[in-house]
Amino acid sequence: MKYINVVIENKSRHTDNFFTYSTERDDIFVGAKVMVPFGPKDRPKEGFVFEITDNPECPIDKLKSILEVRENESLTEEIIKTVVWMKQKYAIKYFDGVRCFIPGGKPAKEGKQKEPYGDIKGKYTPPEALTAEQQSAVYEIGKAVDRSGSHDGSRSQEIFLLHGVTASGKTEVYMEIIEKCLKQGKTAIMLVPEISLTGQMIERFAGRFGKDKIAVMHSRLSQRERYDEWQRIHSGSAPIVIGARMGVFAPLQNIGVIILDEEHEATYKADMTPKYDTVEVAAKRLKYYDGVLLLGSATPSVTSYQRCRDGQYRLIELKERYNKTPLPEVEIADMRKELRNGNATIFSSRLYEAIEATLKEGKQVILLQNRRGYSNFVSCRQCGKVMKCPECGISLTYHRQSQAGEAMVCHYCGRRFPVPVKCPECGSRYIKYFGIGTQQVEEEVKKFFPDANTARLDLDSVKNRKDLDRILGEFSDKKTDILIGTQMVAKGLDFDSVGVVGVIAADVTLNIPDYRSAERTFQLITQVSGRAGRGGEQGLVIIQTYDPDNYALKAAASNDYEGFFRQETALRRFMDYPPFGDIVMVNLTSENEEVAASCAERCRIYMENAFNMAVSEGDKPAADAKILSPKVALNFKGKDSFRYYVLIKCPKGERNRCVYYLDNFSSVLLKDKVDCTVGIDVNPYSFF
DNA sequence: AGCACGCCGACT
DNA sequence: GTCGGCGTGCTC
Repeated sequence: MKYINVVIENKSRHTDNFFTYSTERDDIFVGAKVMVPFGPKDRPKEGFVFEITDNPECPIDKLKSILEVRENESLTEEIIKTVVWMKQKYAIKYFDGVRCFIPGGKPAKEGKQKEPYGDIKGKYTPPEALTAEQQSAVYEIGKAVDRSGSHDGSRSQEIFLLHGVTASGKTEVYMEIIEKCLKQGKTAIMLVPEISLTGQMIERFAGRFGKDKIAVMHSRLSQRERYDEWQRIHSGSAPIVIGARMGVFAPLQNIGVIILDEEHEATYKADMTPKYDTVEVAAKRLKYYDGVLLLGSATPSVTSYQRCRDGQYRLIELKERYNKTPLPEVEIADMRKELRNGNATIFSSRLYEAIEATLKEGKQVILLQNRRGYSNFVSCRQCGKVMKCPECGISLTYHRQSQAGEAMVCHYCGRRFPVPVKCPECGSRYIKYFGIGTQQVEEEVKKFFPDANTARLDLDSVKNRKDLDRILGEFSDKKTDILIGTQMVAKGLDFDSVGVVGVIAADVTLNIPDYRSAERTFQLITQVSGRAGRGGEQGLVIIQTYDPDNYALKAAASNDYEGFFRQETALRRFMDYPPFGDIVMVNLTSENEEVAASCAERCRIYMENAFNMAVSEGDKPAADAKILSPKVALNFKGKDSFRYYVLIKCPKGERNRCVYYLDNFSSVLLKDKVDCTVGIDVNPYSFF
């Protein structure tokens, strides 16, 4: 007789624990999917085996026997270990973790399976000749792949950051590494930041490895496709998985490498529960197989680059462009000067001239106007001074409809400030809130360049995939002269006839109330610059700003990642922002506003005590955690419910402890039958 | 979360 | 008498 600890499919925290069953069967293993009788009516429920023991903790007479084992939907020991880790890392329920790894769809009843991307032909394309840089990258990473799978746990984990300028041929390196894995009988996961990018990656990989070796995983597959792909991976017939972030949960075994392309992209962090970080999950999974984690980017995240400095990651650089096209020339246009010279339009004279000349040459123009109406900040048009929170270091957000008239509010700590009438820096009275949108830019463009064909590319004009393809297609076919858009224009396809790229107001992204705003601006400008001047000719990029001395803009203009990194880390270190500390956001949601508010206050007190207690018990945290007072989440979209949040500025290395305390707090509310749910998000992307 | 048990009030 | 309200407590 064996006793097994099973996690049962459930939605509530009340039933989120092990239930012990007995069985005589010997085909039981950790990860097995089982059907078990549950509850007073012994309804069959699905569950997964987490542990097998000889002596159960629960009295034997209470134990029931399992009904059946479902081999073809079973998980592995590695996956179970990862789920247990996820539960404590993200304070989620066991089954929330399990749900990430199971097919989710329904099995096909009959008929042959439909392949997503069935139209892709698997015509073999041999590997391209590698440059010396690519070869040495493949050699270094390849050595780690050779050593992987030894499973002796004697080595520390191999994580590489491949820092390669745009068009340096990172994908070729990825394919070489994957080929090496396949030859050694290992499997591989290739992740891209957006679903729309999986298509071109599959096309390339299908040409190299054959499409029957490749499976796809992303959230836009149908139920049926999802199930079929899951089975192809699970059965071992597809050793390569290409996908968006959920691909990290592919039911592969013996994983040799997990690759995250464009690792700096925010989309790798899940915004819905479970709020996992793809890099963390990948690293955890690979530990079991002793596999290699490969992060690639032209503009690595500050966090990843710092980890290279700390010796946690190994840095590999690709400095030359594959096609040897020179990087574009980047100029910064000082909009304060324009104003002083009497130019109050949205175009600096330099950008106006450049657009005019480019159109005359029959070339195209891309204008970037970063997200509109997201938040308005207050700045001085004379000297460029932006009003920031002295405590949190982020830009203050202008609120017009606040109770006390207009005010500037810090979206981190909630402090309010009156809007100054005079600039505290230069005394100018020309200080006001900032904000223009893409429509306004398009109107201005039409006014100044009435003969040019313009198109807008933003969330308003693009409602579906078709719109996007049409707008990009028309631009590619040169039916459009000027393309105006949000960050969407920074990605997408490569155009070969773009003479100039203009950033209308870099200040907008620079002053999003978020500690990463400078990092994102640097990345965005570097990316959008890559759109200018392909096909051998050098392009021109003009960045308009009221803050021309800003370090992120200057570094982006001179393509100086190191310089940006140095200054950014100095600021982050000073403010204890990531990677030198973590911001933990606790969300308290309830149908009753008072309940949510009181729970938030209760949470603040609980956490203060928990950290203080640790100190008095000699378990001293690295530094003090700062627990900010609770705030209402404005514009909360949940219908009939209210959300309050508590921010905790958590010192480096204290994150897991903090999440642990919060999980305990959540249990306390559960025990007290308080109708309020606790959600935890570490370093969230939005603070609303 | 579900589901059953259980202990009160309004109905045939 | 008994049908049904939902407070309370358990699920291996």
